[in-house]
Amino acid sequence: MEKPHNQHIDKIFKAIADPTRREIFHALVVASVALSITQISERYDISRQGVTKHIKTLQQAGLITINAHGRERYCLPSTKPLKLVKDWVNFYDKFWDDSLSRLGDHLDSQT
Amino acid sequence: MEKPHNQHIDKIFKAIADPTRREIFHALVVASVALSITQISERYDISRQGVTKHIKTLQQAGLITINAHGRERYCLPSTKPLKLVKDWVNFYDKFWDDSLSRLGDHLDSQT
DNA sequence: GAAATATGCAACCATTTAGTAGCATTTAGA
DNA sequence: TCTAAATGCTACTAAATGGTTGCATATTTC
Repeated sequence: MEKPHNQHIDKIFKAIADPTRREIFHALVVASVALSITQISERYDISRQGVTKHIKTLQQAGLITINAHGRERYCLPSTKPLKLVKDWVNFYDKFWDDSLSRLGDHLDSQT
Repeated sequence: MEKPHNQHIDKIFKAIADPTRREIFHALVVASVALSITQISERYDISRQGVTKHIKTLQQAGLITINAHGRERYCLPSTKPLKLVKDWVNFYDKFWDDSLSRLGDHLDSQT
């Protein structure tokens, strides 16, 4: 029913929906130094422009910030937006499967 | 790099990436009884077939199971797959933003 | 200053996606 | 039994997505 849904969380969920983006984000987090776009693209089979697009999506979700340094642009990850994902998931802790399956108890046949 | 990535978690992340699907899942979880596909579609502006597609995506992610009862098919949510999302998010607890921002400390200029 | 490097931007392409409508099938009910 | 309801299946469409290439621009470096 048309909840005025959160713009930001949509972008976060979208950003982490792609496995390549999750990989890039992961690589940035565990890296010991900031990585430039070229350095990131060297790690994957996709082109530099492909990486740039993913970076942009991650940036829009707030999952990375860009640190320009001369002609290079270093990507710094931010785990802060993941708090919203965590909150979203944690909401469902109250509903464990055993209780949910009782929702169908008034039905007799199953498939 | 070609990590042999987890098929299941990809489907889960994809399923929860869409705001409408998150709404449907949410509605199913908080509902006091199991809902049929028609009952679900009545709650949204999209068509029954549109809902059916979303249901299928959620089902493939393991986030709902179908409980057939006569000509009706009741949808039961399952929060179990969310454990994988939770684990994914929790991994990043070790990396708080304050520490991550130091990754760029060797750079002098910023934007 | 010239060449090489890092990047952005724009156009393009194939596939997927979210949504639709039409029709067939199964089940419930009068 | 005839009809209405719940659903599946099969196109179909428009838009988004993930990817590409080519070219322009800015910055280093020699």
